[in-house]
Amino acid sequence: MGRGKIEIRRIENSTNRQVTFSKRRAGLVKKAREIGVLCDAEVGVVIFSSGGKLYDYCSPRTSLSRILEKYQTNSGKILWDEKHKSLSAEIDRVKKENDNMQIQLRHLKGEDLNSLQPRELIAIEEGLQNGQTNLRDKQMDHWRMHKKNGEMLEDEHKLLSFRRDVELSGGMRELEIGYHQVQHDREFTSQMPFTFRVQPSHPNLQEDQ
Amino acid sequence: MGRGKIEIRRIENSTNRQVTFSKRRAGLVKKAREIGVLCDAEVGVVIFSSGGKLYDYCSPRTSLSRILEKYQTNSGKILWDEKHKSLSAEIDRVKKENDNMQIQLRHLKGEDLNSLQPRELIAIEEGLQNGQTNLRDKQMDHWRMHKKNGEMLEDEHKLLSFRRDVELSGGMRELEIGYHQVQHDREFTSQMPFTFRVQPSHPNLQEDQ
DNA sequence: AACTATTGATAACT
DNA sequence: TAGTTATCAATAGTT
Repeated sequence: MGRGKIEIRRIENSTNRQVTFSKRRAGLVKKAREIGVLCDAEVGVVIFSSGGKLYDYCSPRTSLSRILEKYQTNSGKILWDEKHKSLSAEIDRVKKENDNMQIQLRHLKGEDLNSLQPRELIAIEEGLQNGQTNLRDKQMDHWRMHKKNGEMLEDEHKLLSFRRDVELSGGMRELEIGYHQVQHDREFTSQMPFTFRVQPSHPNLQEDQ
Repeated sequence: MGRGKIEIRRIENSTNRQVTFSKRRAGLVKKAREIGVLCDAEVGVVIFSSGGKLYDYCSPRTSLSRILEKYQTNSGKILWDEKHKSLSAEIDRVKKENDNMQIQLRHLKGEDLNSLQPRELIAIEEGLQNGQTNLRDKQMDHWRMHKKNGEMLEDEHKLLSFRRDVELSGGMRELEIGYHQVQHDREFTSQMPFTFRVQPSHPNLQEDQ
């Protein structure tokens, strides 16, 4: 891949060799980074130039020594003491916990759902629904407290800014049923912190019919 | 470099991720071999797949452990003796990550919200909303597949049981805007897996007025 | 696992 | 030593 094809054999010209080394080293590290990100892999690379200079790379969120330890466990060589073993076991345990939570979070964000069955999707949806219910309760608490402490009716500015905050969320749909009715009732809306909106969460639905 | 450009970010589809991993792992090792030969360098590569499987490469006429020894002397880092320290640090790091995710999960479940400000609640709500949107898209996918494979109109039983499953979730509200209009259109509803319901997620709201 | 259109890496050149 | 470009190589999507 260049102006001409080259054989894979030692480059005799030392300048060319040095230049090629720099370029290919960068390329190798880039590839290592990419496979790490794309495929959720841990990668460690150690390179010594012919001059003996060291270059290395390892995936973020780990370290070369960690990778090497793992390498040793996996390759069967155990050159460390019991304490290290137990620490390693602890790390594995916590990381596993970590992965599980990672998956849960991803699911709640609506990612990585391809492998799930409808029933599992439903369970996740229930979780989301539940969370929203709790959250909205809490938001109502906030509002009540705000109302109590801030004398909202006497301080229109506070009310408006609080309401604006909430509107930015794109949420708070529980009252959307009342949308049409409320549109013509300014007095009523002014006493509620949230506007009543109908927001299509699936705007492309027409295409599906 | 393929049929289309891709962003360098985790591949969500796990089959694709696995295939890409295999291809790119081969590519990475090839590159490592080439730079070793062309530039007379020593290269060591260690890769862990997301499933934890180990792959490695190192230049001929040496070994990973020799490279690692050289790495130690050259980098000044003493991997084996410093291991204890790094393991402890690793544990701390992972546990911290763990705690963060724990908190995130709690928040998404609507727990531990007392200390949060309205603005933070809003951010969480956005997350939930987003997750639901993605989730529903996925559920629609499932339904479409189900429809395609199962000839729903010819198998009313399947349709009904599937629809009942989904109703149990308390979700699938994206079409509620169409509620009134759909109520009088049996033909249309019968082609959709989800009933169109308006469900007050805050049934006690009356008390608050 | 094989194919191929396309993007990506880089050898030679500046 | 860094930047450019023509060319080859890797690979994403497809079969």
